[in-house]
Amino acid sequence: MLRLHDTATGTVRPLELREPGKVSMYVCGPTVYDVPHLGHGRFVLVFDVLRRYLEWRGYEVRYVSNITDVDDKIISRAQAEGRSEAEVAREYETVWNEAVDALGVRRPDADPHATAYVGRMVELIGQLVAADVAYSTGDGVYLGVDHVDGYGLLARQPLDTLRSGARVDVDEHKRSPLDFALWKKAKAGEPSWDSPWGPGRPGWHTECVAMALDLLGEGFDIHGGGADLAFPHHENERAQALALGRAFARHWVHNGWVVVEGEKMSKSLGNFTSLTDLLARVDSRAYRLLVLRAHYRSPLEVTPATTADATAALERLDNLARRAVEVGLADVSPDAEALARFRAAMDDDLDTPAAMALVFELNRRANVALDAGDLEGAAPLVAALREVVQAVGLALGGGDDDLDAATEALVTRRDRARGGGDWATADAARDELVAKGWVVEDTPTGTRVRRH
RNA sequence: GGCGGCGUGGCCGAGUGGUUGAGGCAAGGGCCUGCAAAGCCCUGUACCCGGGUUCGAUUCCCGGCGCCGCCUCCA
Repeated sequence: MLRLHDTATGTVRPLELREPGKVSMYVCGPTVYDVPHLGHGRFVLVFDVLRRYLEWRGYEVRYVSNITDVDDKIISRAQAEGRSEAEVAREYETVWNEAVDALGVRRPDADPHATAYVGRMVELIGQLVAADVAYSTGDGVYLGVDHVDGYGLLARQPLDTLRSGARVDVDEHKRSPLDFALWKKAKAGEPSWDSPWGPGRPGWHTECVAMALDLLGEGFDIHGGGADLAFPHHENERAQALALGRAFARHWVHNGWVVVEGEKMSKSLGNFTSLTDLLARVDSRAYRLLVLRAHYRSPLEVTPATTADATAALERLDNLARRAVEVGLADVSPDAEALARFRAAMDDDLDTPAAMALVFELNRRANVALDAGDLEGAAPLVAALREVVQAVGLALGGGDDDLDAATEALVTRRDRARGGGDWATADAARDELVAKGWVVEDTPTGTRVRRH
């Protein structure tokens, strides 16, 4: 039985599915107004891992993640840069997809765009107005949270203790500071759509409701996102569905921050690294491994030191994978006990740190077996290791790097010299290879070089 | 002000009412190697502070201190 933390109850509880064997997940995607940073990278990895693990576990998963392509920040960027909102959104959506692809994150089964859902949102807002839980003002349509029983569940705090204006100025148009915009009436020069309340655009909290109910249906299984989305964003989604009498997410899953020197990575603090920059200098698999080594709800330090650490750890795994190929390790069924331990760890609220500890234990044991020439002993361990890392989306190296002619020549020179016991020439060739950035290893079949 | 979380070896990061603190990185010693690399073995007197509960607390409770996050559109 898979157990997951549920923000709505604040506990780890069994995942109770709407339909046996099938999991429907909705994960809040990006607002495409700027480049993604490491925090975005973490959340896509966390939910990619959850998705892959569920599939490994035999569930049929439907994964939906939206693209918010109309929003205040997109508008202000477009105005500042003198181009259209659509152009800005398109540009950053492309950047987003490239970065996520580079991370080895699978694309969602559906990636609905806000602009394509305006009609459905207008319809939904109309129902809320008709139900008398929403009201129209001079600048928009708002949902009155007083009309929603149990509002504040995901805030995990009594409503009357929420401090209005703690972070954002209170809007004087609203009846209650907690009310939120369903529809924003257009100001001059802003993109807009027609509605019964005049031209405007939808508020952020409505798109996910319309999309999730449309693509996954009522009472879908998992709704996920970064921890800061729990309140108010997810709460406000929930409120809309509730007000319409429609069942919403059964399970709320939120991941922890990427932090830098203990502080949340964010644009406002200016302490962020873009995903693209990270991937230019760090193996994307190392970032995945770094994310996997911490529990998904814990804060995670991402610094040059921790990414280098993960890179070195990953190299250990790649080395074994390469070694297994070299010795022609048989493709056998994976060690059953190892798989059982993996499953037990992951079933316990996605305990990827324990799973990674297991991976490194298998790595060591397989190396020990190979050192002893015990191929039969190593094979099931390597098979289990491969299956486990694959289940969390980590591909291991194992192939050879392509060598250019000059490198080939140095390798040949070293092998000849070693064959003749000419250590000085052999060492000189090695020094040259190392200087060119190769790791040089002697094997029974001769010199092998590889990149770090 | 309210609510929530955290404080573990040089670093990252798990975990537990009790003889031996996951795992990784880094560091030191060793084996292997022509020398290396890779791999393996060994090496770490940790749990913010003060009370309390307990035979026994890093782990539970209370109180501090420090840090972090959320409190209306931030992953």
